[in-house]
Amino acid sequence: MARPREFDIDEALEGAMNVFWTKGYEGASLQDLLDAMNIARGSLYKAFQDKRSIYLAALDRYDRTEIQRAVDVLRDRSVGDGAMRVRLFLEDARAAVARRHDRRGCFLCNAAVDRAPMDADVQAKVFGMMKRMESAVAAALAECMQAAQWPAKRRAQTALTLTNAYLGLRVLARSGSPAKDLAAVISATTQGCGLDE
Amino acid sequence: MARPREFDIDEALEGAMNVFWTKGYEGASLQDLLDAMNIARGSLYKAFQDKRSIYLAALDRYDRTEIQRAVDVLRDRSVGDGAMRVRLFLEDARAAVARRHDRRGCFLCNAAVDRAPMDADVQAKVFGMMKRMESAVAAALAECMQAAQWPAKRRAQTALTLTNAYLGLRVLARSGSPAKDLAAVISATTQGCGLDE
DNA sequence: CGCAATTGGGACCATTCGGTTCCAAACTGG
DNA sequence: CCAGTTTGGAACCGAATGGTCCCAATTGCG
Repeated sequence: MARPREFDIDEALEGAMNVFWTKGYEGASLQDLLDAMNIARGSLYKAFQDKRSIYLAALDRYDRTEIQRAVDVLRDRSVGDGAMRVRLFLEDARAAVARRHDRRGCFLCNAAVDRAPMDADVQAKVFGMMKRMESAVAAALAECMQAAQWPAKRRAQTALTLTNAYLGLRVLARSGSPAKDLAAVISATTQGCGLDE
Repeated sequence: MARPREFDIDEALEGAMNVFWTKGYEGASLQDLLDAMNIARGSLYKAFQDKRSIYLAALDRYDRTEIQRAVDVLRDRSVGDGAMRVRLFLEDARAAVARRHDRRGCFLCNAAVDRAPMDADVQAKVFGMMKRMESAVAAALAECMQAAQWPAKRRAQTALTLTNAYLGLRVLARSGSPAKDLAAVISATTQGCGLDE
């Protein structure tokens, strides 16, 4: 019917996600977003409503891409047994730091700290993602040499502990802890959970 | 020599700390700070230099008060054995939520996420506080029925795991997790670390 | 081809931001 | 009691904020 959009909306969203991921909500100015999205003010406010809804869309995108990747690893039997998959899941936080000094941390975790307290929609999305991760960890534990024979309750508790540890790791990463410190936390955590024997 | 200050500087700092604690750095406007500190713009810029240095001073105050309190509990033999003190240390995160729906989380942890990545001074303070907490946890473990006889390395690892779990807990609290979820994480963590037998 | 629609982008908006300046009022030391 | 200094507070600052509007350019449809 009319002139088609010139930019890829998901590509633009990826740019926005990276800005929010790095700078947080308040720290990201409209100008920052426009630069990263490579579009003009007018186009932005036609494709989205306002800054907040871009943020929400960026969170959704993070869910669809990054969180989904983590969940996939945790559920992928071809990767190894459950313990291996959990280790890999945590390892990802360390690898991001080691690879490229990536100090963005986890967007989910950042959002939990800087927006969830004052935005119910953000909180709901954050909860959803956390629950999804926790379920995936639990699923991995159920397919793990050591944990498979534990009572269900202990597995559930361990899934909770591991998900919680993941959050802590991402906070450490964002605050600038070196990769080796993260490695220490990871091995301490998996050993503590009895996943290394 | 001259007219004395009319406001208590530490009292004002307490107000500023609460604002930053709740809203984060970028989320706290000068006006928010002035309201909470009950002083005028001019007075503020005479007592401090700028917004950033108020934030740094607020972080220091958090260290001197809240962190110190946590460290004191962890080191206070009259509270109970090490395991008990660690449990109380984690329990504090849950209690804050249960008591008054306090969703501020931990200022240290918030700062780690929202300022440490872009401010080296904040990062240094954050690291310092984390290390202090970790040492205190380690000290508690050394005076704990179960952990005292562990090899030193395992105790160090456990201290790391517990400090990391604390960060995760505070993220959960700030994101709005109910107190009972926090309780589940706490008991799962202490049990996982072998502190409950 | 030409109409209708929708784009991208610049101009523009009020508001708020962090920060400075100025000055009468208030206090202290001599 | 007065000289000298520092206060608190209002007025003011330019810059940047998030958001709107308008219009030429571009496209699909009839």
